[in-house]
Amino acid sequence: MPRPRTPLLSTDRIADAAMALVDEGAPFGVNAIARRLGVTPSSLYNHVAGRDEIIELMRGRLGEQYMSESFTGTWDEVVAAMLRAERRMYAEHPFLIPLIVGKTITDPTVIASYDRLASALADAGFPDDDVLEVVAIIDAFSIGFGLDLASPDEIWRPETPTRALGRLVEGSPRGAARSDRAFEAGLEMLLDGLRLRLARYEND
Amino acid sequence: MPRPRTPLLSTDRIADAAMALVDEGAPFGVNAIARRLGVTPSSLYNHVAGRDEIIELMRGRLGEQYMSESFTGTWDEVVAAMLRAERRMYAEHPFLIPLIVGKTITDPTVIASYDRLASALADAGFPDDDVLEVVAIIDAFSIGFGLDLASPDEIWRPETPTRALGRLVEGSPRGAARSDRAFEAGLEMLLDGLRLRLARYEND
DNA sequence: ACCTGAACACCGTTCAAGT
DNA sequence: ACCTGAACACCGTTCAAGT
Repeated sequence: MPRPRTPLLSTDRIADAAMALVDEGAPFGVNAIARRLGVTPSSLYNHVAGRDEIIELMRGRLGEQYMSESFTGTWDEVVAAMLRAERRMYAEHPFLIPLIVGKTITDPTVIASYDRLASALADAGFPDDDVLEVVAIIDAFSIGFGLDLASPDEIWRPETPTRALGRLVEGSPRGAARSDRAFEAGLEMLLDGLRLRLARYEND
Repeated sequence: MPRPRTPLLSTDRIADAAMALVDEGAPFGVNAIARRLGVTPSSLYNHVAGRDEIIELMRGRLGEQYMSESFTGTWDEVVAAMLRAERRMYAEHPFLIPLIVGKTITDPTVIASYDRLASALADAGFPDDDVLEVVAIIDAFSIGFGLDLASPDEIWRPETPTRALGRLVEGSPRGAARSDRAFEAGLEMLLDGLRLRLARYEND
């Protein structure tokens, strides 16, 4: 069945299938995507350059879904709103996180949201030389807590006795509940720290 | 050359080759390790259970190298020292980070260091119910900044004009230098936040 | 006990051939 | 323009055979 009149594939349909795979936690790959679409792996290469482009496609799609609002208010409200939006994104699509870490960001929507973050910080009074450092801090924060969501239910498996860890692991809430509390607590610390930092600039 | 009198392999030699591969930033895998050791991939399975065990072997080895000291002092000094040690570990072996994220920790040395962290926090007065939440925050922090080290030199590649991001990316220090400054700034925020949190408990 | 070599079920990607 | 099928160079893992 070569060359059907109406195309079987499109970047959109490929992104759909990829997201479905990722959201199921199924092994991600171009072969699996092709299977799901009832198509040969090589067919995909008529629409995308390869595996990495499919991943970037997903990043872009989620960027549009979660990061497209305007995020108005004071700079710290903007930071908080963006981080919470990103957090929701990661929480609802945790298996995407390991796929995107360490990959250069090119998607325009996602670039735009980093641009708004950088602009908000610059406008707030963070000096140019420091803005990217602060963005890096915010990003490390976000990725770190994102990976906490993607991590297995069992983070530690002590095979030797421990003084405190084993006991605490028993009696503690697991998974999303604990991670959410940690995120909110961490967010508060981060914002406090950033406000303090900004105040120091103004006293110089 | 089957069954040599003196074994060609051992878990140690396998871990050595694996670390060498990782430190070069070369693609990591059992095939590559076997090639480097001048041996057949299947030979490795006489000594390790598979790829994941090799990764855990590396985690353990680095744990012994970087996390084995006693880390004495006040609780916040302990936290700072452990985070800086972990930071050095990640900085000197950045390509390991993507391999270990999201994998359950079983290595006794690494478990022990988390145990000491949890104990230090509990002894300092963090209530049992909150200790693991704080550990999660510290871990998110550490992993987040670790991945910052592992990330490509070019984090963003804007293909459309930006208001601030493009300009800042031009004039900003890249790589380890910026990441180190961000780490230290973030560490300060984290410790301030934790101290504040502890103080709040004591006022209740 | 420890290594080889063949085999298996996968990957991602390229490319000629078909309409 | 868009899909197939064969091919390529890889993976990780298993297992019988050899000493």
